[in-house]
Amino acid sequence: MGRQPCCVKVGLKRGPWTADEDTKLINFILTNGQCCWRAVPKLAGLLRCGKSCRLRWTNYLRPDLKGGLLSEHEEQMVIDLHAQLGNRWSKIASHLPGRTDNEIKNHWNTHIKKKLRKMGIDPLTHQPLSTTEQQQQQQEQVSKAAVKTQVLCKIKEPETSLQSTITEAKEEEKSMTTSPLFDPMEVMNNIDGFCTDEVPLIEPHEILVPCSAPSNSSSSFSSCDSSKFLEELQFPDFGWPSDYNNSSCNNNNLSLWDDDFSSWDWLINDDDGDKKLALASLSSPLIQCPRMGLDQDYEIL
DNA sequence: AATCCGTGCAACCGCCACCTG
DNA sequence: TCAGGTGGCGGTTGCACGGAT
Repeated sequence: MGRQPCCVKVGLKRGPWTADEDTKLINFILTNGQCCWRAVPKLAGLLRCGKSCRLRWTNYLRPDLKGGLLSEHEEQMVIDLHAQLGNRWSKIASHLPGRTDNEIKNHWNTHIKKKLRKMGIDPLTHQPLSTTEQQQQQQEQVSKAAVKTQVLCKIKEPETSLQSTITEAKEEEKSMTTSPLFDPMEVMNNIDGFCTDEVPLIEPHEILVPCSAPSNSSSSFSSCDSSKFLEELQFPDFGWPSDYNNSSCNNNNLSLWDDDFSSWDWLINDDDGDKKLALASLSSPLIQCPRMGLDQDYEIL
């Protein structure tokens, strides 16, 4: 007897998510938390399978996602981790806060692979591409020792510089992973010179303003208009990541850390890319945002 | 202006591991 | 121990978009 599919597919919607569906899912998750994905669509009033809901949430709607392109440092981490772990994208993603396995996988396939090939590195083996050619040459031209020596000399150079780069990244990674507790803020401090010491205090009104429900909650924003919808939904000033359905945009205005809704912290970047941080805790009252489905308030730390 | 083509990414599919009864 | 259910993971696909012709 074959396994039952994860969902009854008849009558279920597929394809791109609409803003309306996103709203339902967000509200449901924020209200009820993540549990039993199979039941989520039914309870949230969605004609989707649970798997689809989980993917949409983890890859796109989760507020702690960074969005935008991977930084140089993140790319290097991905390359290094891929060298160690292979295509275990979820493991790789676990080392990069705010990034999803899908995001990293896509970035690897579309950017990093090409980049490495351009650099003469085999993305699969992380060895110089010319090494393979060299081996073939060695097999085919055993007798041409003199020529081979010349080839080896040419190949050795890039390999050395590459390996030193990888070694540096590995050292960096080691120092991060060997710390007893993985601290996302520590990572952020290491990324692009970002330092929490530079974080200005932000007044509550600068982060969140009292939210009112969108005038037309049933209005159906297209997938591409989701950012507008979310701006209206919660964050008139800062909004969700402005690339909320447009990953080519790098202006990340807001992201959250920690899947635990009871302790989410807000991380805010400004438009010029300089990371500025403001942390808010859900634990003490200052600002309300009922549209988030959280009747809790925020305090600027 | 129309068409073609390459690229990037969201979403889907199928498999696997783990859990539970 | 085993079968079924569920969540998670990695590979793949299909579509939207932008640039080239």
